[in-house]
Amino acid sequence: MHLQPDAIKLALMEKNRQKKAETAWVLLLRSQQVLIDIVETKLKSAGFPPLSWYDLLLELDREPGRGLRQYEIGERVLLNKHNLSRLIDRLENQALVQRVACNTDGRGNVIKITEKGVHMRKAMWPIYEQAIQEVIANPLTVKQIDSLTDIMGALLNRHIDV
Amino acid sequence: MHLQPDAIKLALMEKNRQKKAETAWVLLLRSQQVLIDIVETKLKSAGFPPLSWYDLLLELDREPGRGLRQYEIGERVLLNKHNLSRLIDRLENQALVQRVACNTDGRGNVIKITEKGVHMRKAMWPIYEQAIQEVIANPLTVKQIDSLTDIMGALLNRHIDV
DNA sequence: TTAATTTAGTTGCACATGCAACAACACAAA
DNA sequence: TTTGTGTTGTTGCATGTGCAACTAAATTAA
Repeated sequence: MHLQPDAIKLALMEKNRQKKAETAWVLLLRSQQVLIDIVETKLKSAGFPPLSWYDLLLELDREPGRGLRQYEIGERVLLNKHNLSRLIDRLENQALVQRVACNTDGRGNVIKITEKGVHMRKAMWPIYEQAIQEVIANPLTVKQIDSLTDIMGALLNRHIDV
Repeated sequence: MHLQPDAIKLALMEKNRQKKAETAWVLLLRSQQVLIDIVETKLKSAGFPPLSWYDLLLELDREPGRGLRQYEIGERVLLNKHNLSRLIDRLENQALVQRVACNTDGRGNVIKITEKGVHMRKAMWPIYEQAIQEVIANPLTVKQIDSLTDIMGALLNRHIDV
């Protein structure tokens, strides 16, 4: 079997591309572990609950009076219903959110953020904001930050079908 | 209080930089969830153990006869000792690794990969490789891949003190 | 209408993870 | 030597997460 020079060249380029992708993947894995861990640690040592709680509170805070159905939250927070159900349990135990029976669908309930929940989110934000500054804003140039956004967008678009 | 124009401009730039960092952070968080989930799912549906097992096997496979102390593995895999201890339990239960008493340090043991472990890693690789291709190599240009590597390196260097 | 199917959410069980306490050893100082 | 201190690794307990089975209500079809 005899490959044309162009075909050989192309094959080599593809192999090289894959090699580079593997390097990038390993670094991506590691940095995600490290950065998330840093942020979680900062929240915890300030006496706050974990990131997942903030995520949930933020989504609810964006829908002032209305609240959100559980499945709506699930779509935004990328959490499957089993875990979401129990995450809400925890927040409800702390009176940060409230389950209200849904009057248009007898199966479900509407989740609403409480006053306490609003305060909690507000209180967490400065710590969270500072953590983001430390892990993203400080180590990177503006150009790199923009580039990171682009790349993550490209990675996500491929796999999120809305 | 009167700010000089340059000072104002600088403050605005910094605020903008932070805003961009926050956007990038959210996307990074999401992509972590989505991409890892895709890779894990691919491994699982091919009947293989999770990524963390692969990581461990890979590190051990790189030290042919010698094996590694647990704390050495911990440094490379970014896993705290508690969890590492139990991860090794699981792999040992499957006869993929083996704990051998360390003859230079009575406290510890040396972890060695078994033949079965070597085979397992080899068997997992094609699936893993293909998954990386799908989540990184395919959606990105070579330029983007290089850029991703750079950025992740910059993020990590900041926080890993070796 | 009744019956079959889908969807929303919860629960039981198994497993994974973080934290703190612990046992066993190494190392250094007195 | 003994004593104290740090290191390596394990274990108990509480919490978090994935999977499958389940309830109950909505939806569709007959």
